[in-house]
Amino acid sequence: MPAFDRRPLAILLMGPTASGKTELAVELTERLPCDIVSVDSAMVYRGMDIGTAKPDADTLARAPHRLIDCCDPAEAYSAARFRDDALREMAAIAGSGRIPLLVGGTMLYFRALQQGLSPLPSADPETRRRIEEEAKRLGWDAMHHRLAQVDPKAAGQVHPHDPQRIQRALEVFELTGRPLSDLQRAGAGLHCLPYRLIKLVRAPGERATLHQRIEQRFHAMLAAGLEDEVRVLLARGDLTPDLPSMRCVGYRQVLKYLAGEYKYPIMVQRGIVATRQLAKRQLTWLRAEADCHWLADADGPLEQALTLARAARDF
RNA sequence: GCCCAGGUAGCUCAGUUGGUAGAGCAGGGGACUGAAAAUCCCCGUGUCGGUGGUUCGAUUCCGCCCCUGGGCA
Repeated sequence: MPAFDRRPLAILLMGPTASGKTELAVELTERLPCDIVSVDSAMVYRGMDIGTAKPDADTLARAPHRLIDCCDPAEAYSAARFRDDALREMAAIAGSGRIPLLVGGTMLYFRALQQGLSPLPSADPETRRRIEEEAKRLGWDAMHHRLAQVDPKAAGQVHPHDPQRIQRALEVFELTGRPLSDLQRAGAGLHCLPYRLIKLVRAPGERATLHQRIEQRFHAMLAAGLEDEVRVLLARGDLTPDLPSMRCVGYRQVLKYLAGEYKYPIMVQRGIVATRQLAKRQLTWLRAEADCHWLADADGPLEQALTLARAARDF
């Protein structure tokens, strides 16, 4: 740790879905000179409000969130786009003498922001379609086998049953003629974030509490009109179930219900289950995340967060 | 009351020609570089409804009892 660090402060507030991050962040903006940047791969999509638990208009008026509603649901957002967008927004906030407050649950985005991404080609729909078609004919095992020919290291790291990563590795090879594993190694450790970070985690101490909150919130979303929100999206005619936006938790299940694939109570159950599983994966990331301050729910998360943030600011 | 069919993991069920049992889902743990709310990997001891009997041995066969469906009265 350097004797002093002139980099501006930024606060990261992370946590699983339904843990009360947004509420806490909004309260923080009222007590500290900070502005919110959302770190959420679903809230980026316009027209997806209820199911992503996006803050409502009143809340947004009180505490503006950057990086929500910045992508059309027909497009695919990405970790790389997030990193660029977030760095831009953070610079604007810090430039005006305020503290960037990064809030969300998309842990890959937090990692990409902190550690950077290797210089890789972005997704190429044409290449992906070609790989997809071949996989359909030959099977993913054969595709994994092919990957082992061109990039044994990547093949060793990607499970033969993981189509998404096999596809990506083959895509990078086709686009660049170089193995993904080489490009990743070359880009390792090159990035240094120009901010001092204080990392806060908001998560209920008991898993059962989180499960309870998730269940209640899903019911509340349905009562608030999630079904109609999905109908409106569907009515556009260009949104297909394979899009990243339509694969989001809740949307996917309601889509299946509207397609007649699920009866109503099944859809509700599957939606709740999918949310629980999401929260579990988020917690796996969080446990592995270094240098975090876990805010205990007993003694006032807001006060703890303020104390930690002020100490860091005056450091 | 009688006749069927069931009672096996948190749930839905398979199975054991008698040697104490296994799938899917749920749940838990983990991985994670342009789809990440995605995509994957690993983890299964439970009075086999209760109680008697037959047997070296019963969750399995037999009797009785209890419970849940369905049918007949």
